[in-house]
Amino acid sequence: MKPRRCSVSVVATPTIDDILVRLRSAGGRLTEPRRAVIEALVSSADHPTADDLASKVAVSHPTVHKSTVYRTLDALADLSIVDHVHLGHGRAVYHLTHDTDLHLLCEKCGTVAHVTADVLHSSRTAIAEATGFVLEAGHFALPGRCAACSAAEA
Amino acid sequence: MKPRRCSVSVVATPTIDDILVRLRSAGGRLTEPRRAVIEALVSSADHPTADDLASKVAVSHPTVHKSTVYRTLDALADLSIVDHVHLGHGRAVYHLTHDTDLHLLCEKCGTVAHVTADVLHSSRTAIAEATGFVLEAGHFALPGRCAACSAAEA
DNA sequence: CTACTTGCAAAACATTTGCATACGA
DNA sequence: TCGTATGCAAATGTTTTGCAAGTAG
Repeated sequence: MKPRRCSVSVVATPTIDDILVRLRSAGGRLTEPRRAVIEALVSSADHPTADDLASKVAVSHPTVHKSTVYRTLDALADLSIVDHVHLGHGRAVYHLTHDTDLHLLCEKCGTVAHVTADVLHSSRTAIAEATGFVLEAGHFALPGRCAACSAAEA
Repeated sequence: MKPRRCSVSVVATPTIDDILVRLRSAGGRLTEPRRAVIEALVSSADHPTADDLASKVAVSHPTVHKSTVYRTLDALADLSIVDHVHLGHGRAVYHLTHDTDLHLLCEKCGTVAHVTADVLHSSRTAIAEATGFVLEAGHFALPGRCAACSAAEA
């Protein structure tokens, strides 16, 4: 089951240089591999897996190793520049933190749809009242059936 | 709001034999390894990983292989007797399907709290209206901060 | 110069699978 | 007997890590 793109919200995307500056001011170094990873991430319409990013980077920078992609993503995650979302079964996709969408993963066809985070607002409140737990659903995909698969089953 | 510990809902737990009967009526065989896995699952207060179950089973049945645990869990999942929940980073925990709780995973301390699934009701409706997507959040843990960690941060 | 980064290979980790054997119904 | 189940080892797929060598600042 391969995650496919459904809809993408285009929000003000930080430029590659914006991100590099933030990296730099946190004591990191600006390297070509990192630039390439960030470029791949920023230019992705959909939400790529680490492997997707590695492939994308490999086009222009064939020597960049997959572990470097992981380490770069880690570094960016430490700076809260990127987040990752688990789609289950070990796969995670990465996206820029400014993306406030929730991810809806169809367990049947693998499509990933998006909704704005506020659809969970009332549930967040209910959960907080019941348990004090503060929901941060952005890091995970919410599973279910997309409209098409749901209709196909009924 | 006073933080309180979430209770695990104690619902009528199917007996090991109940489950074995369901397995058999589906054409499966009743074997010692399977009985041991089911026993380990039923007797778990918390939600064990496959590895936890394998260890538990190993106490009384040292020859039972981990792959048998996985295959048994698979067989039980096919019959909708068990479900698994991804806690991120590759680990999944298993529980009996009758457990309708949602799992709330604290990303800070790793605690798993529970709430009944209906706290998501209004969000399910909102998501369904917006996208047609039918949310089935039982298979995933919802991440966030537990009451204690949330309070510690504020 | 020095600390941060990289490529590479290998390890770690959770889960799955091929296959010959064992066993329940 | 016949078709499931099992143990084992080996494969899978993703992510992490130990190191020596490279490089940004």
